Amino acid sequence: MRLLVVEDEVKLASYLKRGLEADGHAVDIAGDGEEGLWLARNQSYDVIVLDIMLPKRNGFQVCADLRGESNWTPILMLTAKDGEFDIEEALDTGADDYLTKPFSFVVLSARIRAIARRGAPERPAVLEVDDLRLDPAAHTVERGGTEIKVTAKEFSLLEFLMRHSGEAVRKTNILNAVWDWDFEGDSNVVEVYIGYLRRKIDDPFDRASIETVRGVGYRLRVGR
Amino acid sequence: MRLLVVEDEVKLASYLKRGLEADGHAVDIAGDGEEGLWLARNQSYDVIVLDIMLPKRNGFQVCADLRGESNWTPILMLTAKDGEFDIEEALDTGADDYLTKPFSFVVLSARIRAIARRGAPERPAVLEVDDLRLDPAAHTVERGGTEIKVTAKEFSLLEFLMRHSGEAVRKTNILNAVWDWDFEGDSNVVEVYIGYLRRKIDDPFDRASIETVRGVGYRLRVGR
DNA sequence: GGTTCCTCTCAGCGTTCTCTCAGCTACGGC
DNA sequence: GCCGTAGCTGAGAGAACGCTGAGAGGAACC
Repeated sequence: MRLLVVEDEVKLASYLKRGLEADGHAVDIAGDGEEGLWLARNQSYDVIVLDIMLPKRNGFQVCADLRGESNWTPILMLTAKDGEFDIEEALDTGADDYLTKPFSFVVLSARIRAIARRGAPERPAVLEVDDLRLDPAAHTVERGGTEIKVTAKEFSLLEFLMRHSGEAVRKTNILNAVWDWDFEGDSNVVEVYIGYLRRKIDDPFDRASIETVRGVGYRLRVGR
Repeated sequence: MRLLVVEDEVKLASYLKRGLEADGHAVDIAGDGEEGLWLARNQSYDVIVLDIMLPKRNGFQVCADLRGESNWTPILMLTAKDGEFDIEEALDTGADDYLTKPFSFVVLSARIRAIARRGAPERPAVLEVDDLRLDPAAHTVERGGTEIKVTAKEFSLLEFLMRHSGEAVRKTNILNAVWDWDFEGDSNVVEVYIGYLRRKIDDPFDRASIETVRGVGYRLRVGR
């Protein structure tokens, strides 16, 4: 998909660009509201990710302008945690969804997919690896038909592994994708959560399971 | 690809230039941050390899400057092991990936290929020599369909041999490519690891195997 | 306000890997 | 056939790596 990210914080902009491109999207970045508005008017995007706090012209104004010009490109707004702005206001000015900073990449990616799908009402593809099924819409995981209860973090982690099944993924990549973008811890937390997931999804048969790739990270092995 | 390497340590810079050119890339070297910034602004590169500790302008500043100017050329940062600097900081300022010194050439080369591929998310090509298969993405090795478990070092060594299959490669070249660039041991490690690999991948049939070229090094012979 | 659940940190432990060393083997020149 | 050197290998030390249990702090829910 073609995405426009309007974000003035260079660190975050670059993080988003990197991740979204790795997901296979074409990403343009605008550093302020006017540049964002100009690009949105002159290019065609599938989704616009729009920060609220922006130089020159804030997110609400950009959003309102576009909707006033009958530009209905889906817009995902980014709001700060200690929301000086009302979240409802984002939706009222015509945004399709919002996300509170800080957020993790897996969550952002899911939201973008979700609002891009609006109007085309199929549910998001269920991820299947072997007899493991993860339904992003229902937020459920099952193995061989029986549901497995997982927490939010475990769910994101498993979703990431399933989207990269068969590949060895580095722990730092997992950290960058699943944890908040400004997460400041060491990667031991990944090991801990891999441990939790294993206890929940591993089974004694030769099915898909999480393998350790020493010195690299982990791989969701496809069983047979 | 066109690569820019910003590195003030002359030994390392020349090592990188030599190796990357042997890989078929065009390499420019900058000795300090300002020169690096100037080249990055005035030339077009596929990837920038950027040391953090630099005279005049450090890697973080160079990276932040470029991102601030909407220059999104993929950047691979080099950080020192005893990280005075936070590694996450490298990614936060807009770097696409980082590598901790000392590193081996095979790893650097793989990372450069990986970040240059962003946006085109296909997996890197599987290497095949005879019935030996090495999958860089999955980090797996198999011979005739059955998986062979190898350690990280063995994997790097085999990858190097397979990328040069049929050629006689010198032990010192192997040492330079697979071991850390400032490795200070004798080349007996290479012999030891060749031994480990042979025990794992050799088979009794007339298939690809590692031959000793006396006085030179080794050759991965292509069987029939 | 209390309880439960979730997330994350930390430290200790066991495993696995890497590398060195020393003695052995075998190749190739004479 | 002998000898010197290059290469091979088994043993073992030390380090790196990954896993886990315990528990603190917070958020969510009643």
